[in-house]
Amino acid sequence: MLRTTHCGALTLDQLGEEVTLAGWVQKSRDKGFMLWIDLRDRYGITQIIFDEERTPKSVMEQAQRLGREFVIQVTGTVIERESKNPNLPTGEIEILAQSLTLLNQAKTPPFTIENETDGGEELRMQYRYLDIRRTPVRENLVFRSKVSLAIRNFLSAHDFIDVETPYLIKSTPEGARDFVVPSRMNQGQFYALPQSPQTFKQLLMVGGMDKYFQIVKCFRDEDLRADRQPEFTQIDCEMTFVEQEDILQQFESLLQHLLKEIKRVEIGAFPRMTYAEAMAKYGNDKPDIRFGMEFAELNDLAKNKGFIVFDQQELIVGIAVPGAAAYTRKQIDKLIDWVKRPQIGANGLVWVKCNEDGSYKSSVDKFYTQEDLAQWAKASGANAGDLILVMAGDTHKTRTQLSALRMELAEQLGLRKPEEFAPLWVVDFPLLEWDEETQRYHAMHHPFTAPKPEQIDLLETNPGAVNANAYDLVLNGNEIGGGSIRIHDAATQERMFALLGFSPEEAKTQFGFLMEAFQYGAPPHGGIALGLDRLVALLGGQETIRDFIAFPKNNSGRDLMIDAPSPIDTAQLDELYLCLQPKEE
RNA sequence: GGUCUGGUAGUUCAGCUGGUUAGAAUACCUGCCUGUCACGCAGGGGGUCGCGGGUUCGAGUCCCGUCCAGACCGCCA
Repeated sequence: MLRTTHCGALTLDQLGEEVTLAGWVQKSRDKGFMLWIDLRDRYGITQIIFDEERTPKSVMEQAQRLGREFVIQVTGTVIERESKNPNLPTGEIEILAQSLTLLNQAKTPPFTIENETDGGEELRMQYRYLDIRRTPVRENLVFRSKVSLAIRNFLSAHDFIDVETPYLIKSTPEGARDFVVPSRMNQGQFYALPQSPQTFKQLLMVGGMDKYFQIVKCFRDEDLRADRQPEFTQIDCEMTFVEQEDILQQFESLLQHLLKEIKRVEIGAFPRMTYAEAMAKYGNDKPDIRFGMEFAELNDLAKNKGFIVFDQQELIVGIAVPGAAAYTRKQIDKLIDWVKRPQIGANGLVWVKCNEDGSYKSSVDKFYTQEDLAQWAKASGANAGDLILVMAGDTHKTRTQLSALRMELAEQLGLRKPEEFAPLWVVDFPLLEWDEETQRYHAMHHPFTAPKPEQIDLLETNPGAVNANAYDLVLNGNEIGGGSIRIHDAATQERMFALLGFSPEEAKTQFGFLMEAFQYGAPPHGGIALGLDRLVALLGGQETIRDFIAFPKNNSGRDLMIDAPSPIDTAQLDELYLCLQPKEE
């Protein structure tokens, strides 16, 4: 061993002991007669002291030449500090150095290895191994390990079996774009990396595994966001002989367990909301319910009062912003500009100030009486001092726009408190979604999702009206999981594929193995997949998943550290029967 | 595919309406300093202003193109 203990361990209890520590030079403070080094390892920081009277001269001189991030081994005696540092767990002691070994030198790092680094994101990703030396990043990874272990322990204790499924599988046209891997041994053919182990876990249920889980990488070749990576980790689960209620119960208790174990927060039964209700009340299928500002539909109260802009609209909907009646004209104009940006795309915003004296001042005073506005206030739950903001237009679009505004305001008003946790289930998702572009239905969840049994006959007559036994687990405005009861008979699965525009041949080519399996006594089953990266980030009080991934990719899907993706040489291309051609315009 | 924002010292940034030798902080180097812990003090080195073109007597600054980065929309069953 190169050390007898680590840098976070020593206190006054070890006074007088001779110890050997190894670590990185965080910082040195040279006062000439005396020199201190903050020695850092994963466990903490311990101050080493070199002193012209008590340290051998050669050791002192050697210490004076040490730079930041040099790797050293120090042997010395634990002594009590003359001036203590209460901010450090080891702040009462220091090590009086007797000998020093330089284990490795270091170039000056491109950014400071401190809690508040001066490094920008790009640089930190390029030198991720240096970023990981920083306490906040290291703690995030330790935190992730802790959450992951708690999940494994919980699921194992509930009889779930961890089964690995293959990464080299088959590309399918449904859903996200696949990452594709050429096969050398099978000329002109390709594997795809799994977007999820969906079909495999269903086959495990056919295979009688009963309860399966896997903490597994999934891959999707789509554009990225702050909370989206091309490869990400799912807690993938499936259960046999269950109904929707069983799965909700099981995974509600998992999240309750995690919140209790990790965050010491006890949360009772999670609220449940249908998809339709979530859309009507929050304009969003993953509502953040830590704060109010619920939607109030004002069609009956706002139409036919002479304000022509509203009369033609499909939906008029408002929210009450707490305490915002004091907003200046300038602040309100800024909000109006915000919703008019192309990203939101609203035409405008009507506002009503609910004054403290019970009167109302609005941008539409010409058209509405004080009584009208009082009705709006009542409908939206606005109190004196609140500001009502109203948008109108096409139902779906307007709800989406107002939802974006609601989230932005909550952010501005500090209502999205990171240490407050508000989970809920969103249930009864529509089975299908109409896609304007391709002029056909596609599965809202995935094509293996079971329709509500009582609606199954609507599949051919009114497919858009069919709901699914599908559910999302939502935490603080983020979808952290989703699942469904699956189809387990070949006939229904065939009907589903037909509805999605697969010819029987295509269905057979793509998913023949599944249809085949369903003919050999497939049991009723269902499951869920939780996004581990997002869950860990949220439990850690953040929304950026990159800080909880050891080696993340940037916005364009690049790993800046190893510089991937990268070209491959022609020999390698030849071996794979690949030929690159410039794209024709 | 689209919208927006940014790219200036190792790093994080400032640089106004185009005008002398492009600045600050920090990091780095040298010296000093009898208890530092964001140590302090004095001095020093450090720049293809992303790249290409244009306008102009003159461009870090204005225009066009391009590359890179970030946020968002589309997309993400």
